[in-house]
Amino acid sequence: MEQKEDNLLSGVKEIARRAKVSRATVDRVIHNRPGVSKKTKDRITAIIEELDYQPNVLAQRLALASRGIVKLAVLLPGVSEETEYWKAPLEGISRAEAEIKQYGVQVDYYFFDQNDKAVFARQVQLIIDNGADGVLITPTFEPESIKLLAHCKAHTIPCVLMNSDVAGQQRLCYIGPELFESGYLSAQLVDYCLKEDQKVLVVNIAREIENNAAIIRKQEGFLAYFDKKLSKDLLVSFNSTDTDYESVAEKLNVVLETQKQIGVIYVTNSRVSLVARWLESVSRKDIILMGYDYLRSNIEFLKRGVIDFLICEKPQEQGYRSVMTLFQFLVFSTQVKEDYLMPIDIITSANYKFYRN
Amino acid sequence: MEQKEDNLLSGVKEIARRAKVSRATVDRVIHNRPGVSKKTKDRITAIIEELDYQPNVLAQRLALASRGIVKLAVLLPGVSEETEYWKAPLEGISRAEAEIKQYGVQVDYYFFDQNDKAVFARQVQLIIDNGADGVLITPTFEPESIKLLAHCKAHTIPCVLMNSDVAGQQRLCYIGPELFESGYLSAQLVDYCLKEDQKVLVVNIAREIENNAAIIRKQEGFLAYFDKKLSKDLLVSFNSTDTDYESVAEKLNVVLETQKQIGVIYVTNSRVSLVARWLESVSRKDIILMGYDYLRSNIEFLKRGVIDFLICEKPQEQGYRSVMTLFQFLVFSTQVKEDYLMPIDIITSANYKFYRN
DNA sequence: CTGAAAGCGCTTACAG
DNA sequence: CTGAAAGCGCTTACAG
Repeated sequence: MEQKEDNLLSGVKEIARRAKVSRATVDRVIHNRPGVSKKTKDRITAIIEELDYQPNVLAQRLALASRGIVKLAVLLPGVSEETEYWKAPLEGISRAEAEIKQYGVQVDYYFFDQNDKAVFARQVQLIIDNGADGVLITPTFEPESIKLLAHCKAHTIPCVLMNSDVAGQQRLCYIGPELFESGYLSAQLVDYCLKEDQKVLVVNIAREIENNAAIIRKQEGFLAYFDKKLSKDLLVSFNSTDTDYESVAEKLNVVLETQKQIGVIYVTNSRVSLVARWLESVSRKDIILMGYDYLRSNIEFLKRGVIDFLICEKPQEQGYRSVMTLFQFLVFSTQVKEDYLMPIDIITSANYKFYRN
Repeated sequence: MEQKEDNLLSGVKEIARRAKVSRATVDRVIHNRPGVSKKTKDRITAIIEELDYQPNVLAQRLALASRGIVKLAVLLPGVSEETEYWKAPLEGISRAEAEIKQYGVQVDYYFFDQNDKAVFARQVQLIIDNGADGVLITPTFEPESIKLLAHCKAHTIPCVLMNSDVAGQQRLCYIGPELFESGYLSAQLVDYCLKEDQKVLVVNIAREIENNAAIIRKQEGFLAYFDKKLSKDLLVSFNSTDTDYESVAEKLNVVLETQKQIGVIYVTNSRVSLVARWLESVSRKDIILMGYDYLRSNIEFLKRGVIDFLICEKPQEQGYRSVMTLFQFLVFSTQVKEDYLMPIDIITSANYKFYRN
């Protein structure tokens, strides 16, 4: 290793030396803070430009470490047997938390039950009461989410929406998938796999389907493709508001009995493993099965060839990125330009090994 | 924001206070450096454990900034009209460089021409002559690469292989795709798309096909799938060592004239746009086309529905991650556990908009 | 074997 | 409007 010398050429110190002012004054100009005469300011600005000064982020953060605690409130579904999906975003959030807690960021978790609107409402109130410098939410229930967004707006608290969006509301940004396109992509894959004279079965499995913005949006995208490129006549569908295996199996029995040409089944969420279990039990290896999310149970069926395609939108990264965005915004006043739309990944038995949430 | 106080509880300072020693001594223990009596060391170790001390990475790096320059040598194909692919890894490398140059890392670039072994050999010699603290290479030509690897081993210089691997050589790690699996996945996609009585055309377009480890490996994976799940009788293939459009078009004309049942064409590298151009010119919209890499020209054909699938392995991330791995290893002595195999991504006209290299 | 002191590059009260 | 000084948490010559 050679000795380095060139860093003497940049830095606040060098700027101060050239401008014949103190480092504090340079700092004021860099951060556009008041209290500097125009003349001095112009002189310093010129030097900054000339040197193409880039702040040392490390040093910035380190210096900031002495400041107060930043409180982030995170509202998302709790992880349970039935909702394993939410483990991934939580992991991403925890990873971000671990990275930034030494810079004085504290993350407060508020969990809710996707089947229980009351808990959601209560947690929203708790966030408002406890206070927070930044908020991250999964807006499962829209009216209550809007209440929180309004509160944030009134108190200029930045709020990141994750996983699904709420139309027409002011927020710092949305981080998650473009659900319509995700449904559209699924339909495209179906199209590639569909043989002549075959039909497609669309299955929705969720307790509150009409209130589930994600399912509705994905389905819209899916239908849009068929409308445009094929025909809606090829579609058969059913809903199951019961999410247990027996209920789903029973409905599948009926539908597959009457519809003999079903070649592909598309499940609009991560519950696809229920359908897989049924397909396996009745040994229908000829049917192609598609659904959502890199969950352990889904991957097992993928490996065995029962599930053919899983669509996945990097849930862990969603969590990580959401927290980091709030952090950057609050601590470094980093401009947030726009929403961050996740890639829509296609997983099969041949590439799941290399996938990273 | 609240005032923070809890950070007083951890940190080198606090450990030193409790152990009644200086911070320097604590530092010695933390980094397992010699020159501390067993008694003192044990006392300090116990306190470190008790406090579950986690070093502040920011402060570490900042303190290290005063040390010498770390020189990284990067050997990879130059970017040209014909090899646009290499822009992406280069971008990743530059991004990493920008992030870490303020910590005293200097990146020296050595470009070569994939069609010219002599240049490669010359650049290898140059790296050896100029010296480097860490090396990152794309081992396009194997014997010359092995020479460099041997030199690195002899001088204990860490070397990262990127994009393709060299078997049986000692190196810090390999960062890139599992090419066999990538070919296997392609075959699986083909299988989903193939209609009855259709055949598959495999096309290799490259100047030195027999020397191109990447193409060979992908093809092996592709064939393995057909061997296992379908039949090699379904395969037709040809090579073109000329990489201009006319040569490729001519061969395609001949093959497609004689083989009437071709339903899918699989191109083993990013040259797929040449085939796309031909397909478009002869208006063969019925044929499904698959190939590699998120290049501008490929994406154009993808949008228009001429190319159906592109396989992509995050080339930009490969570059970024390779440099960062060397950086972490050299500057923080971070253990490198194993190779990093990239995800194998599937891109279609429905999800390309959200893809990030 | 151990410690006092200076330094990494930036920020922030505080004093004037 | 401006500056001197202390501090963020860690590392490193240097002296003993």
